[in-house]
Amino acid sequence: MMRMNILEAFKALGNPTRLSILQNLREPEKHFPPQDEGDVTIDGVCVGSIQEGVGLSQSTTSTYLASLQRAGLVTSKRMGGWTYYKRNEANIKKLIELLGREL
Amino acid sequence: MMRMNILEAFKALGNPTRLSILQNLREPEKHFPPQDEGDVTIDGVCVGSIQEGVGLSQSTTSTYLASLQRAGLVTSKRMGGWTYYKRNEANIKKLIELLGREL
DNA sequence: TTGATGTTTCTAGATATAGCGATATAATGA
DNA sequence: TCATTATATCGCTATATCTAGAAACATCAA
Repeated sequence: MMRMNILEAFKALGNPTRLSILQNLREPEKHFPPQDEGDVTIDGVCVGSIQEGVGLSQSTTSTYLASLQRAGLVTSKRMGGWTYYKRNEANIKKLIELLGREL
Repeated sequence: MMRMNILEAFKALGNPTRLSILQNLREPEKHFPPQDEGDVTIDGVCVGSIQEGVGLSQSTTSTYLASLQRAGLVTSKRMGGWTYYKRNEANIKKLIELLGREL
Protein backbone atom coordinates (compact mmCIF):
# COMPACT_ATOMS: atom_id res chain seq x y z
CA MET A 1 0.00 0.00 0.00
CA MET A 2 1.34 3.37 -1.06
CA ARG A 3 2.33 5.87 1.62
CA MET A 4 0.14 8.94 1.07
CA ASN A 5 1.81 12.29 0.56
CA ILE A 6 -0.22 15.37 1.43
CA LEU A 7 1.66 17.68 -0.90
CA GLU A 8 1.38 15.42 -3.95
CA ALA A 9 -2.32 14.90 -3.32
CA PHE A 10 -2.87 18.66 -3.05
CA LYS A 11 -0.99 19.26 -6.27
CA ALA A 12 -3.05 16.68 -8.12
CA LEU A 13 -6.33 17.99 -6.72
CA GLY A 14 -5.52 21.65 -7.24
CA ASN A 15 -6.73 21.27 -10.82
CA PRO A 16 -10.51 21.59 -11.26
CA THR A 17 -10.73 18.86 -13.88
CA ARG A 18 -8.77 16.34 -11.83
CA LEU A 19 -10.77 17.19 -8.73
CA SER A 20 -14.04 16.66 -10.52
CA ILE A 21 -12.87 13.37 -12.05
CA LEU A 22 -12.18 12.03 -8.57
CA GLN A 23 -15.51 13.30 -7.32
CA ASN A 24 -17.44 11.84 -10.25
CA LEU A 25 -15.85 8.48 -9.58
CA ARG A 26 -17.57 8.43 -6.19
CA GLU A 27 -20.80 7.37 -7.89
CA PRO A 28 -19.68 6.02 -11.25
CA GLU A 29 -23.08 4.73 -12.33
CA LYS A 30 -24.48 8.23 -11.89
CA HIS A 31 -21.85 9.98 -13.99
CA PHE A 32 -20.76 7.47 -16.61
CA PRO A 33 -22.59 5.24 -19.08
CA PRO A 34 -22.68 1.48 -18.58
CA GLN A 35 -19.89 -0.44 -20.26
CA ASP A 36 -20.11 -3.55 -22.41
CA GLU A 37 -17.18 -5.10 -20.61
CA GLY A 38 -16.34 -4.13 -17.06
CA ASP A 39 -18.72 -2.75 -14.45
CA VAL A 40 -18.17 0.93 -13.73
CA THR A 41 -18.40 0.35 -9.98
CA ILE A 42 -16.53 -2.92 -9.67
CA ASP A 43 -13.89 -2.59 -12.36
CA GLY A 44 -13.76 1.16 -12.88
CA VAL A 45 -14.49 3.56 -15.73
CA CYS A 46 -12.62 3.51 -19.02
CA VAL A 47 -10.65 6.53 -20.20
CA GLY A 48 -13.00 7.25 -23.09
CA SER A 49 -16.02 7.63 -20.81
CA ILE A 50 -14.11 9.86 -18.44
CA GLN A 51 -12.95 11.95 -21.37
CA GLU A 52 -16.51 12.54 -22.54
CA GLY A 53 -17.40 13.69 -19.06
CA VAL A 54 -14.63 16.26 -18.77
CA GLY A 55 -14.72 17.51 -22.36
CA LEU A 56 -10.96 17.67 -22.82
CA SER A 57 -8.81 15.78 -25.28
CA GLN A 58 -8.13 12.11 -24.87
CA SER A 59 -4.43 12.70 -24.31
CA THR A 60 -5.02 15.30 -21.62
CA THR A 61 -7.52 13.04 -19.89
CA SER A 62 -5.04 10.19 -19.91
CA THR A 63 -2.32 12.43 -18.51
CA TYR A 64 -4.61 13.62 -15.72
CA LEU A 65 -5.54 10.07 -14.79
CA ALA A 66 -1.88 9.11 -14.66
CA SER A 67 -1.28 12.05 -12.36
CA LEU A 68 -4.12 11.04 -10.04
CA GLN A 69 -2.67 7.56 -9.99
CA ARG A 70 0.84 8.77 -9.13
CA ALA A 71 -0.72 10.67 -6.23
CA GLY A 72 -2.26 7.39 -5.04
CA LEU A 73 -5.84 8.58 -5.47
CA VAL A 74 -6.97 6.11 -8.14
CA THR A 75 -5.97 2.69 -9.40
CA SER A 76 -6.04 1.39 -12.96
CA LYS A 77 -6.72 -2.01 -14.39
CA ARG A 78 -6.06 -3.02 -17.96
CA MET A 79 -8.70 -5.37 -19.43
CA GLY A 80 -8.44 -6.10 -23.11
CA GLY A 81 -8.15 -2.85 -25.02
CA TRP A 82 -9.47 -0.72 -22.19
CA THR A 83 -7.98 0.77 -19.06
CA TYR A 84 -10.41 1.14 -16.18
CA TYR A 85 -9.85 3.70 -13.47
CA LYS A 86 -11.46 3.70 -10.05
CA ARG A 87 -10.94 5.48 -6.76
CA ASN A 88 -8.40 4.16 -4.31
CA GLU A 89 -10.76 4.42 -1.35
CA ALA A 90 -8.25 3.10 1.17
CA ASN A 91 -5.72 5.77 0.26
CA ILE A 92 -8.30 8.53 0.14
CA LYS A 93 -9.44 7.56 3.63
CA LYS A 94 -5.83 7.55 4.76
CA LEU A 95 -5.32 10.99 3.27
CA ILE A 96 -8.31 12.46 5.08
CA GLU A 97 -7.10 10.99 8.36
CA LEU A 98 -3.63 12.34 7.70
CA LEU A 99 -5.07 15.78 7.08
CA GLY A 100 -6.98 15.65 10.32
CA ARG A 101 -3.75 14.90 12.14
CA GLU A 102 -1.17 16.95 10.27
CA LEU A 103 -2.84 19.79 8.43
CA MET B 1 -17.75 33.02 8.16
CA MET B 2 -16.21 32.31 4.77
CA ARG B 3 -17.61 29.41 2.74
CA MET B 4 -14.71 27.02 2.21
CA ASN B 5 -13.77 26.11 -1.33
CA ILE B 6 -12.01 22.79 -1.77
CA LEU B 7 -10.31 23.74 -5.01
CA GLU B 8 -8.90 27.04 -3.75
CA ALA B 9 -7.62 25.33 -0.61
CA PHE B 10 -5.92 22.63 -2.67
CA LYS B 11 -4.30 25.22 -4.91
CA ALA B 12 -2.96 27.16 -1.97
CA LEU B 13 -1.66 24.04 -0.22
CA GLY B 14 -0.14 22.49 -3.34
CA ASN B 15 2.95 24.59 -2.70
CA PRO B 16 5.42 23.11 -0.20
CA THR B 17 6.25 26.45 1.40
CA ARG B 18 2.63 27.45 1.90
CA LEU B 19 1.80 24.00 3.26
CA SER B 20 4.61 24.16 5.77
CA ILE B 21 3.66 27.67 6.88
CA LEU B 22 0.20 26.42 7.76
CA GLN B 23 1.62 23.39 9.53
CA ASN B 24 4.15 25.45 11.50
CA LEU B 25 1.36 27.72 12.67
CA ARG B 26 -0.20 24.72 14.44
CA GLU B 27 2.31 25.16 17.25
CA PRO B 28 3.55 28.72 16.85
CA GLU B 29 5.59 28.80 20.06
CA LYS B 30 7.54 25.81 18.80
CA HIS B 31 8.40 27.29 15.42
CA PHE B 32 8.60 31.04 15.93
CA PRO B 33 10.40 33.31 18.41
CA PRO B 34 8.43 35.21 21.07
CA GLN B 35 7.31 38.67 20.07
CA ASP B 36 7.62 41.94 21.98
CA GLU B 37 4.07 42.85 21.13
CA GLY B 38 1.48 40.21 20.37
CA ASP B 39 1.49 36.60 21.56
CA VAL B 40 2.29 34.11 18.81
CA THR B 41 -0.55 31.81 19.90
CA ILE B 42 -3.21 34.36 20.74
CA ASP B 43 -2.53 37.09 18.22
CA GLY B 44 -0.59 35.25 15.55
CA VAL B 45 2.91 35.44 14.07
CA CYS B 46 4.26 38.50 12.28
CA VAL B 47 5.37 38.31 8.66
CA GLY B 48 9.03 38.85 9.49
CA SER B 49 9.17 35.79 11.77
CA ILE B 50 7.42 33.64 9.20
CA GLN B 51 9.81 34.88 6.54
CA GLU B 52 12.82 33.83 8.60
CA GLY B 53 11.32 30.42 8.99
CA VAL B 54 10.74 29.80 5.31
CA GLY B 55 13.92 31.44 4.06
CA LEU B 56 12.33 33.21 1.12
CA SER B 57 12.14 36.91 0.37
CA GLN B 58 9.86 39.24 2.23
CA SER B 59 7.75 39.90 -0.84
CA THR B 60 7.25 36.23 -1.60
CA THR B 61 6.37 35.47 2.01
CA SER B 62 3.81 38.25 2.07
CA THR B 63 2.30 37.06 -1.19
CA TYR B 64 2.04 33.50 0.11
CA LEU B 65 0.33 34.63 3.28
CA ALA B 66 -2.17 36.65 1.27
CA SER B 67 -2.87 33.55 -0.79
CA LEU B 68 -3.46 31.41 2.30
CA GLN B 69 -5.79 34.09 3.56
CA ARG B 70 -7.77 34.24 0.31
CA ALA B 71 -8.19 30.48 0.61
CA GLY B 72 -9.66 31.01 4.09
CA LEU B 73 -6.92 29.07 5.86
CA VAL B 74 -5.46 31.91 7.94
CA THR B 75 -6.60 35.24 9.30
CA SER B 76 -4.58 38.41 9.72
CA LYS B 77 -4.71 41.14 12.29
CA ARG B 78 -2.95 44.45 11.99
CA MET B 79 -1.52 45.77 15.26
CA GLY B 80 0.63 48.82 15.04
CA GLY B 81 3.26 48.32 12.40
CA TRP B 82 2.93 44.56 12.37
CA THR B 83 0.55 42.13 10.70
CA TYR B 84 -0.04 38.93 12.63
CA TYR B 85 -1.15 35.76 10.90
CA LYS B 86 -2.74 32.77 12.56
CA ARG B 87 -4.60 29.67 11.45
CA ASN B 88 -8.32 29.88 10.82
CA GLU B 89 -9.08 26.73 12.80
CA ALA B 90 -12.82 26.90 12.21
CA ASN B 91 -12.36 26.96 8.45
CA ILE B 92 -9.70 24.28 8.49
CA LYS B 93 -12.02 22.04 10.45
CA LYS B 94 -14.79 22.81 8.00
CA LEU B 95 -12.49 21.96 5.12
CA ILE B 96 -11.57 18.58 6.57
CA GLU B 97 -15.23 17.78 7.16
CA LEU B 98 -16.05 18.88 3.63
CA LEU B 99 -13.34 16.61 2.27
CA GLY B 100 -14.72 13.71 4.24
CA ARG B 101 -18.11 14.31 2.65
CA GLU B 102 -17.27 15.43 -0.86
CA LEU B 103 -13.83 14.22 -1.82
C1' DT C 1 -0.72 -9.62 -41.35
C1' DT C 2 -3.58 -5.72 -41.70
C1' DG C 3 -6.70 -2.53 -39.95
C1' DA C 4 -9.58 -0.51 -36.36
C1' DT C 5 -9.96 1.15 -31.77
C1' DG C 6 -8.47 2.51 -27.06
C1' DT C 7 -4.71 4.32 -24.54
C1' DT C 8 -0.20 6.32 -23.63
C1' DT C 9 3.71 9.09 -24.66
C1' DC C 10 6.07 12.84 -27.12
C1' DT C 11 6.47 17.53 -28.58
C1' DA C 12 5.37 22.11 -28.41
C1' DG C 13 3.01 26.59 -27.63
C1' DA C 14 0.04 29.15 -24.36
C1' DT C 15 -0.85 30.23 -19.73
C1' DA C 16 0.07 30.23 -14.80
C1' DT C 17 2.99 30.14 -10.84
C1' DA C 18 7.55 30.92 -8.34
C1' DG C 19 10.17 34.08 -6.51
C1' DC C 20 13.09 38.23 -6.54
C1' DG C 21 14.13 43.36 -6.25
C1' DA C 22 12.18 47.78 -6.35
C1' DT C 23 8.68 50.60 -5.01
C1' DA C 24 4.59 51.95 -2.38
C1' DT C 25 2.02 52.18 1.84
C1' DA C 26 1.39 52.40 6.86
C1' DA C 27 2.75 53.23 11.53
C1' DT C 28 6.02 54.98 14.84
C1' DG C 29 9.16 57.97 16.93
C1' DA C 30 12.56 61.74 16.91
C1' DT D 1 8.20 66.87 9.13
C1' DC D 2 11.51 63.26 8.32
C1' DA D 3 13.62 58.89 8.98
C1' DT D 4 12.91 54.17 10.17
C1' DT D 5 10.78 49.77 10.20
C1' DA D 6 7.17 46.35 8.82
C1' DT D 7 4.29 44.91 5.31
C1' DA D 8 2.09 44.95 0.72
C1' DT D 9 2.13 45.49 -4.14
C1' DC D 10 4.26 45.91 -8.76
C1' DG D 11 7.07 44.42 -12.58
C1' DC D 12 9.88 41.16 -14.18
C1' DT D 13 12.31 36.63 -15.53
C1' DA D 14 12.51 31.71 -14.93
C1' DT D 15 10.16 27.63 -14.40
C1' DA D 16 6.16 24.68 -14.28
C1' DT D 17 1.66 23.36 -15.66
C1' DC D 18 -2.05 23.07 -19.13
C1' DT D 19 -3.55 21.13 -23.07
C1' DA D 20 -3.71 19.76 -27.85
C1' DG D 21 -2.22 17.07 -31.87
C1' DA D 22 0.78 13.61 -33.61
C1' DA D 23 2.95 9.52 -33.10
C1' DA D 24 3.69 5.21 -30.72
C1' DC D 25 1.90 1.22 -28.47
C1' DA D 26 -1.48 -2.46 -27.29
C1' DT D 27 -5.33 -5.36 -28.25
C1' DC D 28 -8.50 -7.64 -30.98
C1' DA D 29 -10.80 -9.20 -35.16
C1' DA D 30 -10.83 -10.25 -39.95
